[in-house]
Amino acid sequence: MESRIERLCIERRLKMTGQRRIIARVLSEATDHPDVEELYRRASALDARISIATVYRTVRLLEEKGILERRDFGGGRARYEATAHGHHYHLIDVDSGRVIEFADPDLETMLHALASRLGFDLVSMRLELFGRRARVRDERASAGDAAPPVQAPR
Amino acid sequence: MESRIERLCIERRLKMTGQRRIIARVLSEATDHPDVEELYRRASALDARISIATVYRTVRLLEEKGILERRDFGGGRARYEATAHGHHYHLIDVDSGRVIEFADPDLETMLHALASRLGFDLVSMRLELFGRRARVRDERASAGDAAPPVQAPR
DNA sequence: ATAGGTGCAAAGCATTTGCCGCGGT
DNA sequence: ACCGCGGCAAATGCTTTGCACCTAT
Repeated sequence: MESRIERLCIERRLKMTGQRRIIARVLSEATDHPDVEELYRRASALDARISIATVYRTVRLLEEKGILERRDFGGGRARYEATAHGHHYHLIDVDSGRVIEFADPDLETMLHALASRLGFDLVSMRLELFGRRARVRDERASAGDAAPPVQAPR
Repeated sequence: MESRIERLCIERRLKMTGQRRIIARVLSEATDHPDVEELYRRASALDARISIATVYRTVRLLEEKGILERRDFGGGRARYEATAHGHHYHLIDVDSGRVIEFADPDLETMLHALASRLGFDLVSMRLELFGRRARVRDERASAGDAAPPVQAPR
């Protein structure tokens, strides 16, 4: 009954209002990386008396509390996902906008080594790969991550 | 007399106005990663009759032409640098805001391999490391392959 | 009871754009 | 001469905030 994220909120003693409960549920059920407007849409479908300002405020709060992570895949809007247990990275399909998650311990190691070679302790990083499906056999991308195609940085 | 970037503009047959010449010069002389406001400040110092809208338009044009690259180091404003010959990445010192550039062919290789393992051709990527100066014990005096052009804190 | 949350609309920021006179080529 | 450019201010698009009311604890 209680969503995973609601539980996390309670642990951190956040006041659980109706709106937050809804938003927590939407977030808990998301398997993609929705932006605020999309979260607002989904939350509104469950309970119409939520304003987008509240979504912004909630998402910000949860990020500060470490429950959510903000992503920037280009396109000017922040996108969110629940903090995962393992580190992972994102590859964005530039044609479909779809986001593929992947982990790679070797990469992790390499980046830490790299930073330390430069005289730094790695605090955090931002890594996004932009790719195009390698020629396989015509395969239509069906809206995995409801997002328009993305323009990759040069 | 003619700045490096002005030359590139001429090669691409861009109309060289007084404003563009100034902006091209500012960009040619920059060794850091200025944002638009900073570019505007520097350009204004050379010639006061430049508007910030022109800086935005020019920077955008030059990016489309492949002469400039847009970066996002967080903080909400885009930052720019002249397109370099070799690929390089950025490490941001979280305490000072300083940006350290570095190259790493192994990393390059690894990322391409990674994408292709996922079934994608790597089109581009975004990678920024955020680090804190390490408390050193075994100082391998001034990091091996790093190019240390640096920029002022925000 | 009361600290903090919410809705609404207005404000903020970085960036873009419409209009129109001006300046390269 | 022509087409594109630059200045200005207004418009955008995402996000934050001030204010007055409301609600979990």
